[in-house]
Amino acid sequence: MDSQASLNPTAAAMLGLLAQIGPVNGNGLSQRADILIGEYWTLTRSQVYRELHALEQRGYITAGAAGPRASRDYSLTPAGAVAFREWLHAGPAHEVIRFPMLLTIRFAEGLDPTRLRELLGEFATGHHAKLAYYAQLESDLRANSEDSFELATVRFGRLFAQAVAAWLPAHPPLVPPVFADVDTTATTSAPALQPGAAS
Amino acid sequence: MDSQASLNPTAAAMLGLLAQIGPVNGNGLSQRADILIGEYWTLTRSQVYRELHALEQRGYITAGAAGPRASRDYSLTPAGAVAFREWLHAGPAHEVIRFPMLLTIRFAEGLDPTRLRELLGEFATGHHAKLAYYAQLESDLRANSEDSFELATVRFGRLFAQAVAAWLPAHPPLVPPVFADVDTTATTSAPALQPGAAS
DNA sequence: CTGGGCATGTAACTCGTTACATGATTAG
DNA sequence: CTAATCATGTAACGAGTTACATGCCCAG
Repeated sequence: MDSQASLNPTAAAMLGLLAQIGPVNGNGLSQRADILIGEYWTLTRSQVYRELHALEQRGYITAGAAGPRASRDYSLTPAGAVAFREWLHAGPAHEVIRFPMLLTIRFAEGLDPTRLRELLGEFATGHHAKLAYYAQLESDLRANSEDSFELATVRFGRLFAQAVAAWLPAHPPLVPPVFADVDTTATTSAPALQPGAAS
Repeated sequence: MDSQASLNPTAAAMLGLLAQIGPVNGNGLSQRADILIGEYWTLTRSQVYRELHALEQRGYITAGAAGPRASRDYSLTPAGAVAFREWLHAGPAHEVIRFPMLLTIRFAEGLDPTRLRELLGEFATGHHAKLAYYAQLESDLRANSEDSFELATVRFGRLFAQAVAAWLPAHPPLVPPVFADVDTTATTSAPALQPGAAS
């Protein structure tokens, strides 16, 4: 009937995960999603439940018997697998970029400079932690390397975090001195980002 | 009454823009937003209208007389300026990161390799164009440099695009040969325009 | 056997998108 | 003067978030 409408990325991600991790209930799926794709695709528990219902109605997944609570383990149907492969083949949707930090910077003219430094400091701290995390994850993956696609996504995360780290200290008037000389290529491995035309 | 609830980033951006570009109607604000902050914050026309109404009710903006059509030019009130400054001071919201391309990559195991190369090729083309655009914009800004905060946001965009460009060719099995040796630091020159998108 | 926390699911609301309606403006 | 197109705004829907409800399970 209305099985026409194509998948949204969130639903597709859920199908992809179900394909890889087998029968699981809503809560479990949500947790696994956080771990497995959370770095580039957020997914709240409520969304998961809603999509599970929708996907079941479309026949893309089926639920087993009820477990404790009203919980049920879902698994992919053949139709679901087809729909998922179609989504994959169609290619990724357009990027939607939203960096709240950049909004703040853009209007920072109206912001007390001290406060601005504080905010940038917090941001920098968080980002250096994230960078370290990615670098670690990446070298772990390289060691046990089984999934080269997962590695590609982690590499992306690391490079992105590195770009942010390179951005932070290089805008002198904005940056708190304590961060101004942090080694941005830090964190174990990580070849330096090419400096490009940066100044 | 409920003027307590604090601003969301979209509403705040609109106040910030109104402060800088003075009285303007919904359509005009939408267009200016695309140009001024569109690189890191998207905003559809419909959102603009809804938020304008909401902001007016909260007393953060006022509308002048009706112009052609039901259009009215809005401007910031003192209360609006205060609310905006509070939002600025509170600091940016948490990042929400969503890269559809990485979802596709993550599950690309189930994707025909030829198709994967095609998709990556399109993506690469779009990104190199974007990189060139940022680089151009950045050097223009440096020349006429008046707003150092705007420059900071553009620099961020350029570094980010550069990181993506660095990521693309370095995952050999994924990348189409024709892009494998593109100079990723090339900023001023760029391949054709047009991000050929599929959704 | 009880009460506090956690696992699981639901409901209600806000935000974002898509599709539409209609008054102005201009080309011919 | 009419029709095509643009400018401006609205309505309806889909996706994302926040707050809540309640059964399960374990410490004491």
